[in-house]
Amino acid sequence: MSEPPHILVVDDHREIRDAVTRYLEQNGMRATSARDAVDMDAKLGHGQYDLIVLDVMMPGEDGLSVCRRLSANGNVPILLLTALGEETDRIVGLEIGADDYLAKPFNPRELIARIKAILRRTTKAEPYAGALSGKRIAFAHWVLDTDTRALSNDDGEQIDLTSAEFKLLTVLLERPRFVLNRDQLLDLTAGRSASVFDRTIDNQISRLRRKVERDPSRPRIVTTVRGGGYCLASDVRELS
Amino acid sequence: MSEPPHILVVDDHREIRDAVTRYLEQNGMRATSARDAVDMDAKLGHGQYDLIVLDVMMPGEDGLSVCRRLSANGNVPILLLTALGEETDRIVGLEIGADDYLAKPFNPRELIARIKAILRRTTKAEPYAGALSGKRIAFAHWVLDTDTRALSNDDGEQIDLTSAEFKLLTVLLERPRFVLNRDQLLDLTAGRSASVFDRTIDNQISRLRRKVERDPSRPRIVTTVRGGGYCLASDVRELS
DNA sequence: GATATTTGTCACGAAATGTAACCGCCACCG
DNA sequence: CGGTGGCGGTTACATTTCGTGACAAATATC
Repeated sequence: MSEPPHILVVDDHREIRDAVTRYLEQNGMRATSARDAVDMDAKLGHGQYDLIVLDVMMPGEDGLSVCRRLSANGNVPILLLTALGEETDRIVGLEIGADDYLAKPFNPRELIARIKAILRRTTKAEPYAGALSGKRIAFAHWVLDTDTRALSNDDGEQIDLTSAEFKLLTVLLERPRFVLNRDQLLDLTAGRSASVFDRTIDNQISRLRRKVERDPSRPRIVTTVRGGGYCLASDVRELS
Repeated sequence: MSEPPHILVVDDHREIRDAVTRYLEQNGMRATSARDAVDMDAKLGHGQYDLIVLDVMMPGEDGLSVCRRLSANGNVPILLLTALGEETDRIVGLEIGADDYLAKPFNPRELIARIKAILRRTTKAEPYAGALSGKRIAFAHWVLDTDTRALSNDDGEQIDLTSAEFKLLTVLLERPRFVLNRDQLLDLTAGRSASVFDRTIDNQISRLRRKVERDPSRPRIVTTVRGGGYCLASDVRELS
């Protein structure tokens, strides 16, 4: 849920492709469609997918063959759409490594349920604060508690950071004195890539400075590198 | 679940019976099989079972009939295996009192997942605690007794948790510092899959915080990860 | 200096989250 | 068998957070 899962729908029938992709998107997922195995391979080459919904009966290379091929090397889970609920399909399917089956015609809600079930099995929970998880980090005049996301300073002041601010600060603290450009920062904090006029990071930096800097108009801790990005200009120590 | 759950598999096909029982045993459960309704009744008379996996299509008394009969008096949960992916079978099955259904051909892993989900739902009287069963868990300023579901702190305060609160807390305690999204939490606590606008977990978190946090408006133990889910931000120790 | 480019921040709105309030369900009790 | 009370889901609304565009300020380029 941190990132909406990206599903690749492979089916030669246009109506089915469209219906499925639309339904997936209505349920908070990203969906891309491919009309056959060749198209699928092309799409797989470009992007990262969390799951493939694959029709068994297709012209050209059929679903079972594709499934065998993909499960041999890759690790993208596969949900097979079988036209018939036949035992033979199941046996074959099991051997070639599909993660689940759904017999057509199927209930859209059931499709969603099964996709979510597979994703739950295959996606693990991520540690929250990366390498700094559970530690207390000292920098400049601050101490950051990575558990509570609270900053405290020598005066006993305590300030809460929001999720985005904390993430950004953590990313910077893991790489002190390193210049990170906006693209890298956006990727590391939010996992997305920046469009040309994206002011997101600028804003986050601005908000972070407002909380962290003694004088936000004259930043000493998070400094700007013009044409380059931002940089944590301070020593960093792990406390415990 | 200190004892491995005992499953009764009822199916007239020998291969399926054997495959399923073997698979269940590989996953840490005890499994017994019966070939038909008569055999099943005999087995039920002898032992105690936590769940019945029941095929719909059988010679003699069929699965739906058996299901109706069992759910009328008994309280053993039932997982129906429907031979066809037909909507009618499923609807009827659930109305008759089955706890879940699975269309053949099915994925063995999914069978396990559904069985576990049902067991989670039905064994609520048990001190549900997964890996933490029977232990006392220390975190933040609390100690959780997984037998009595009571929280006590250093001041000698004692607070009772409801079963939903307890499950949620337990699930979080088993994965400290990991971000769990609402889908995962709902699956792990209730065995359900979240619909898009499901606010159940938010509410449970809110209620849990009211009992656990020093200042519920500034949560320090169960923290929110915006766009991600929730996270137990504290060290966790097993006491005994 | 004049101009172009880059950065800082404001303000607004959409989306995510917190929580009070409500209601149905179920176990318990007389 | 009808209360009764607690639990937990759902809904609705308040609040917070964060992305976006606009525009000012700062810096670079000539």
